[in-house]
Amino acid sequence: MKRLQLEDLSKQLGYSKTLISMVLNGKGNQYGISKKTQATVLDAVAQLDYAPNRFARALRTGKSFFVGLIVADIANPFYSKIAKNIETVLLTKGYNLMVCSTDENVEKEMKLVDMMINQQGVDGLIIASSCNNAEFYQSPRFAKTPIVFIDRVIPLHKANYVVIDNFGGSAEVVNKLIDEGARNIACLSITPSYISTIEDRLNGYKEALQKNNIPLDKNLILNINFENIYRDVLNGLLDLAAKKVKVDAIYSLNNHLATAALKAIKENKELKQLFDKTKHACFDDVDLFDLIDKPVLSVSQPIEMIGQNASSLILDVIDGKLTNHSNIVLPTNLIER
Amino acid sequence: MKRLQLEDLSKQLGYSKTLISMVLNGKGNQYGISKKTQATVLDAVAQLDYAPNRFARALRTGKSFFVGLIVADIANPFYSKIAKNIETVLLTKGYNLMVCSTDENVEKEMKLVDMMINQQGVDGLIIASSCNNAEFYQSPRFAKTPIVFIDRVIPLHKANYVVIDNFGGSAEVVNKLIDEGARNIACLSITPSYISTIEDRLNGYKEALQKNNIPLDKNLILNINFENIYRDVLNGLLDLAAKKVKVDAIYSLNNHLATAALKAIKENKELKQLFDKTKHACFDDVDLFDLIDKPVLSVSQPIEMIGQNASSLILDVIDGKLTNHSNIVLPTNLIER
DNA sequence: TATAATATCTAAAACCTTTTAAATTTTAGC
DNA sequence: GCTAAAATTTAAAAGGTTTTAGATATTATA
Repeated sequence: MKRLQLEDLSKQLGYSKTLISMVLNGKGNQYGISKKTQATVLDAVAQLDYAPNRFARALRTGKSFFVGLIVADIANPFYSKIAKNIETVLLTKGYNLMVCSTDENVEKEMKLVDMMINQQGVDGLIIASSCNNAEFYQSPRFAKTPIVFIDRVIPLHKANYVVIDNFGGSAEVVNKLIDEGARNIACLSITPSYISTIEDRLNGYKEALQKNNIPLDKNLILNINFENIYRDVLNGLLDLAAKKVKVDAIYSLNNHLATAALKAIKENKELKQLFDKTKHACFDDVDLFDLIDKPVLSVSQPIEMIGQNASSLILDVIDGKLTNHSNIVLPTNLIER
Repeated sequence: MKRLQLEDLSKQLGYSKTLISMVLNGKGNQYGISKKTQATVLDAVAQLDYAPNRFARALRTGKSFFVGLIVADIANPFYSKIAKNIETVLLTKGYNLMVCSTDENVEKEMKLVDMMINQQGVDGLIIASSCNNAEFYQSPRFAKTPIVFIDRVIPLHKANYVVIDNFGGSAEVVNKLIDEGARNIACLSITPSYISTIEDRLNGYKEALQKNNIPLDKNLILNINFENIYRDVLNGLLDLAAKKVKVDAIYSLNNHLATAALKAIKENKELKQLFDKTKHACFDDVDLFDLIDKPVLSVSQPIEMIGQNASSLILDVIDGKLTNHSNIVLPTNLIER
């Protein structure tokens, strides 16, 4: 059974391919096709389940109706939730989503961007970039394709962003810890730390300390390598214990760090004894915090809104509805337990 | 800066578009292009970063190099992990992944399948179907496009499957509970239960009881609506409590049910008192089980392998390497804590 | 050296739309 | 009833690749 095409419709209906195409694309009035003819065509086509060839159309119009999404890891729930929301918005507008993961590998990111824009012809790209230099994105090769950066900021002024207030949210949660009496707040950070979210959260931490006249103790900041989170967190905490550094709260800059810390403290006897009463705070809120015995103070991110805003924004840019670059900063929400 | 195309290369190199196209597609030898010419072309093109127009190529060849993935919810970590693995395999073969979620809505699923195959022209489709009737997939409209069903079986004999052994894994975990002395095992199931995974797990539960000569007590099977899991689980457990049904283990047929049960028992005083010593088992293993105080007996699914097998399989089918349908059943793994 | 066979290479068609420019039909004006 | 203007409709081009069928150049044969 061969696929139906315009030619077949034309023969069956007795109208030219041109006319049928115009009507199907909703341009009947614009081109002065009589109402009666339009109705005839639409009625007939409705019964034949004709669908235009996407590639022929894309070739002719230069529009693919694809939007690309590039993130560090689509298996990370944070990003997969964003993907879900993007997908939902796109689908209502007839667009489809093409997904790729970079594994935090900058080389791979650049390859993927190049592939999506120059080979696969997406109409727009949404990306949580792991890139620390902006030059790449300023290449004239990418100038024509709309890009929206999400989650992470890169040092590029003229760009569209949808991010959350990492600095503010972080300062807020640390302030809260201090209000509750904590003064020696260990901070679990992550490398590579040039990723803007982590950098901003760390700065928020420092800001809150300063505001409360608490001197910054560098011993309290642990830099965890993202490839060996559990091992590094365990060792880091054991190290603090060995140095007899006083700690009355542990603030993790993301959920992976927090779960690693909780697990380490649960499984290691020495840590369990030492940090049993220690408060926990985490930037990012995950379901499991409701299920464990320790109350975790957390910062919840408006994940859904990132996806919704990013997809609406990219569609607006694609449709040329935006003249200036748009920078959206979403607020976080403190969750007490 | 206009995009480079075959015409430009032809002018610059002094060879025809035909020849260049042949060489770039690795068909130089096949068409008897001299080694020397091939080298010249490849060298020159390497410096010009030419990339063929995907749509022109797809239009001409009928191959899109897209594979579609349809799941209930891409934000569900189970499916997003599968997606990640599929994506990785596809990328090495020059394919891209197009993702859509059905939200367990059969209507939506059918629309998406139709869209992907008839409009968007994917070369193959991987799908975790929520569909309970096979007729739809037997439509001749889909006959040309390779389909691989994952996770869930639909009543369709001639089809490619990559699933896990839900029946066996379920029987195994229930057997283990019984070995440990449990006899009154509550089973948290989910509706719609026509989804094959749930059905098979429930049958595994029944099988294990029968094998151990434990009569099936229908009071112990709670059917939870998937749209209100927490509320239904809470009420279900309270109901058991009210009826004074004896329960010495709670077996959840998926991770959502298990977390809901754990949360309900943690937050509700009556349940907490009653089910404090109750054992927990769950089909599906999630990280949080390592972080809570109760030891959960769980069945881990080889999620990565589902993605890897499904993507390798779909590529084989696309390439015509397979003559028969392939049915892959992956084993589960019991995790004790 | 002329012809046949072989090795290289290329022009043109095909894939299926959308859009431009032009043709045809209808209506209006005298 | 004839011409001009307006209302509909259509033929043909364009988009950029791959592939078929054929052309040209080269080598071998007589």
